[in-house]
Amino acid sequence: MSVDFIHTAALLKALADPVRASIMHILSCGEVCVCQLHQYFTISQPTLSHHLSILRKHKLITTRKEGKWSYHSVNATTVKELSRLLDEIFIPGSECLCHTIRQVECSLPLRQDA
Amino acid sequence: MSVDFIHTAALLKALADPVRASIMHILSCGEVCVCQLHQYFTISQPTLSHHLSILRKHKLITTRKEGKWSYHSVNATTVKELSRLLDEIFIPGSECLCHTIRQVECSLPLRQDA
DNA sequence: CGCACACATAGATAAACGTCAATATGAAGA
DNA sequence: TCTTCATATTGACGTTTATCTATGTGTGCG
Repeated sequence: MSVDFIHTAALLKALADPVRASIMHILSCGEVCVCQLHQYFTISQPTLSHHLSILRKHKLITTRKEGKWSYHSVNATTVKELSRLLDEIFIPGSECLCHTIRQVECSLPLRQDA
Repeated sequence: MSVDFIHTAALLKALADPVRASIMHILSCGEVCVCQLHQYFTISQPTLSHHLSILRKHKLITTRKEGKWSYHSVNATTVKELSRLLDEIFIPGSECLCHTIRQVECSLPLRQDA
């Protein structure tokens, strides 16, 4: 059970950190190199690198290397997928799990008015 | 820094769990009582109760008690706020942090084409 | 009252996470 | 080649998280 949302939860978790959410926000206007991100945050360089690697692992960002520098930018495809996954959670549909759930007997009938 | 996204990250983290995402999905069609949720998942009753309390703490759900039973439903206000917070991350705007970031000197000029 | 049921709370535990200092890698310049 | 700079990797450490068992709380029923 709850298998369907493992991927959704993993992607959300990748974003569910103040530093990583900030990074995504900063990158939303275009690519930025690590050294500039580093100067903005108060965290150490390895910590920032770690956060970037998590975002990269979940394909939320892509990295372009140019000489010594690394430029990071938002991966729009994954961002769109995230949006779709959120709709999957919140927008009720015919395939919703609730239909199975509601057939299970509880001791009281469920109200349908909510 | 990155203070602005602390609340956003906390709300995302509340949702960033397979069980909790599933609960939100099931609740999206209307209120359901705990005993029915419990029969769906393979986790223990205290664990489910714990997940529900996290969702409640972050106002993602509301609880209505009726006799011995607890009925849970989605708090649409918070879901809308979550959507707004995600837009705040991903939709570039004039107040974006990147404008401050980009003024910091890196050793190379930044490209604006990404 | 006394018991059973639905759910919450407390406490313990193992795994995951965020962070840092130290070190490695790899590219550019002297 | 040697050094410096930008970034990644490693390894350690304290905190948080998800889970369980055991227990508490409150409701309804006989």
